[in-house]
Amino acid sequence: MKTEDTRSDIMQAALDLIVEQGFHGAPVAEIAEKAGVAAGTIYRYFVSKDFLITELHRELEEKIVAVVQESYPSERPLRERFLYLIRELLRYFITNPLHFRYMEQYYNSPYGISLHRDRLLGKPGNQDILMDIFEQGIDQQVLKELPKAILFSLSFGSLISLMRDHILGFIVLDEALIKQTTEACWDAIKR
Amino acid sequence: MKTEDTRSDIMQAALDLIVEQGFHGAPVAEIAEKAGVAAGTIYRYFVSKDFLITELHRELEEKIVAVVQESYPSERPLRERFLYLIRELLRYFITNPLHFRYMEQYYNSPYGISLHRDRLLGKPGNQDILMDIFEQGIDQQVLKELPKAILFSLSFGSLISLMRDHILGFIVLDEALIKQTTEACWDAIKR
Amino acid sequence: MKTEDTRSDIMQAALDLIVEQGFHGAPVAEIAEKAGVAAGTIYRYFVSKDFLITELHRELEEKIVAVVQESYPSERPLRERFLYLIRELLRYFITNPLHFRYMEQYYNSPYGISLHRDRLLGKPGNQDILMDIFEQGIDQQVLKELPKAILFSLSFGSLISLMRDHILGFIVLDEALIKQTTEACWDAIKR
Amino acid sequence: MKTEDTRSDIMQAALDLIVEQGFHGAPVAEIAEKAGVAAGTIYRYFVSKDFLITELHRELEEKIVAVVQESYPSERPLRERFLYLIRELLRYFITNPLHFRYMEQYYNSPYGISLHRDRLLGKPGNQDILMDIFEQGIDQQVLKELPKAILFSLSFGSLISLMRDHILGFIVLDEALIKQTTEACWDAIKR
DNA sequence: GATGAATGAGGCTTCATTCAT
DNA sequence: CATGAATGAAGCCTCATTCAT
Repeated sequence: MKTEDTRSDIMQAALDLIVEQGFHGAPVAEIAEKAGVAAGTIYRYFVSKDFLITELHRELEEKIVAVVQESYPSERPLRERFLYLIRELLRYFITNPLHFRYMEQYYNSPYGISLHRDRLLGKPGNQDILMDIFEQGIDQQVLKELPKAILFSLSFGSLISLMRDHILGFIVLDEALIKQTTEACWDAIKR
Repeated sequence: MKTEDTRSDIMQAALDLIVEQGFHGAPVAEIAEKAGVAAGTIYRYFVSKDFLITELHRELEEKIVAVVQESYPSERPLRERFLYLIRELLRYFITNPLHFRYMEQYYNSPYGISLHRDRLLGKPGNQDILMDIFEQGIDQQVLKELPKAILFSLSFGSLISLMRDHILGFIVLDEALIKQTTEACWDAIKR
Repeated sequence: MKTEDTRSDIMQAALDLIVEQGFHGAPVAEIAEKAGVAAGTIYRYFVSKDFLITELHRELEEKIVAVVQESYPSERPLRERFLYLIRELLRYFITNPLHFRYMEQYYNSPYGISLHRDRLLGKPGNQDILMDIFEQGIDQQVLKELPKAILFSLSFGSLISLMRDHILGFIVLDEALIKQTTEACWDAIKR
Repeated sequence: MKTEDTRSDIMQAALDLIVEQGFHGAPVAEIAEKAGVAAGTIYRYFVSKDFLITELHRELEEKIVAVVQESYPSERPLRERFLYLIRELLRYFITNPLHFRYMEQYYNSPYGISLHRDRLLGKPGNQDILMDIFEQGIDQQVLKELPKAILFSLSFGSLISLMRDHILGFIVLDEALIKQTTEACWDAIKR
């Protein structure tokens, strides 16, 4: 497990353990052991366990946002852009299920409580992308005339639930299903 | 706070505290204080804190299921039954936000991990009601031809997200919006 | 060691250990062991180790002040009152050497830093008594015309040093010596 | 801060930090940083932190003793010699307040416990000078007929207390006051 | 039945010291 | 010689649980 980058080792170990056992079930000592370092070493990289947890969330989010924004078809029609966003998110999480499960835990914990709305695509960048889509969609009378927050829930709420089920093995999201489900998300918000 | 039913007092205190501060932030001593009993007393009603937490979940679920099943229009058309289910759930949680928040916490914790699928309407009874709707809907070519688990996520995932936003105050679900959103949920799954 | 009063046991154990080994040399675990209780028990009586230390100081000071003020001859001449104060303090500390050593440690530590001047007789009550003596003494041209803080150091600085030497066994302050030394303290400040 | 003499840099950094924050508040890492060296480097000059602390005390004492002994008027009358000693000490500490505060901390700590009597002027050299004064003073019936240790406390105890108050800013010892206070010290011991 | 003082395992964190580079 | 990342013992504190009253 011990690689060259101690900091990454620690974060990976924390990710694994927290996903598996929750924040409580991941004592610093165990994270350290899994990372192949001494407990004290963790404190050379993170001022506290809380900071490690927060940092882990921040970096994951960064990565996700970057992936989703990359090659975002900003010039294409609304529907296409919306489907792109949802599809890429699904793909990202299918590829990185631990990331999904970590984010879920984070938001449903005292840590994430202060984050409220900035969920998932909440980073200003994405938020804007998404809200732009909703705004334009309402303007163009393509989407239902509902508050944007509701449009968000209608589409992304489904996505999150789908991801959870996929990860838990209740369903297997292959490319065909991804296509169908993302379109179903669209159906929920389109006029 | 001290009423005649000590057991209920304890559960209510636990509910309040856990919703407010999470499982970590609800030491047995504090629950006891809030319930107006001594810490030791809790152990006369619940063998352990874990059991109290699990029990609280179980009873809440029971209550929710009972409410939703009551006057369920089993003889009415599919769409109507579906809308009824979602609407009643939304109403229940809007009336009892603590219950919603507790359930959410529970599922996103080591306690709920083993529960996986049986979320929300997961109790056999409801599960069946819901799955019946999906099954018939597919048969009658009213619903999209997708695995039932996916239909579940598409509709109920939205609902959960809506509830969270309502509770956090991002949106206010009045009767008009409830109508529109439940119908949007239907849009997501209908063919 | 275990008596009826757990709180007192803890304070006594802390006093003994801290006097013997300093604040560093008195881990909570050891204090607990010496007091005949579990480590956690200490936290039922004191919110933190720091609080225990501060509280110990506060109570000792209270006791000392009470003893010294009792039967203080407020109607007698200045010199007599001054000698009374110093003599009683010496007697108190000779009888309770641990108290003296604890106070010394306390003042020479981050804990006591904020206390600065309110040393030893610094409690408002005593402070006033002492300062009254100095003030009247200067007025009546009985004492040297120096700032009161200096008169304080000239007399009480000696006293503290004497106490330390007595406790360390370099000298033995019997009644005869107490009389002579308190008078020497007076000589230092009298005109 | 980095000068040519690494060893001195370390001692100076330790002095500053310990005076400011106490022994606890001066981790080796911080001393190293302040000295402009790596933590490990300190161990090339001092076998342990304890040794550094002890050494710092030793060297300060050496310096103080040297200063006080220099131009000591060994041929002048008793009173003059005594006043010289006290005055020079006061001046030294007024000029080097950090040294005073370090010594105070040192003596009131487990480190200094074993040093007992050899306080301040305790180095054999000074000790002798001082004790000579006391001895001769008693012989010549100039000083009170008290144990030498008591004469020491009566005069030097005041001095220490004065220094502390000066450093804490309660009083300002200018030359005039130094003269008066040293004479008051003499009053305390003179017959 | 109820109480709440006591317990002590276990969690987070600090920091003097070592040692490979 | 110097570095500073790594170590891990040891410290403080929390809290679920027990049990004598």
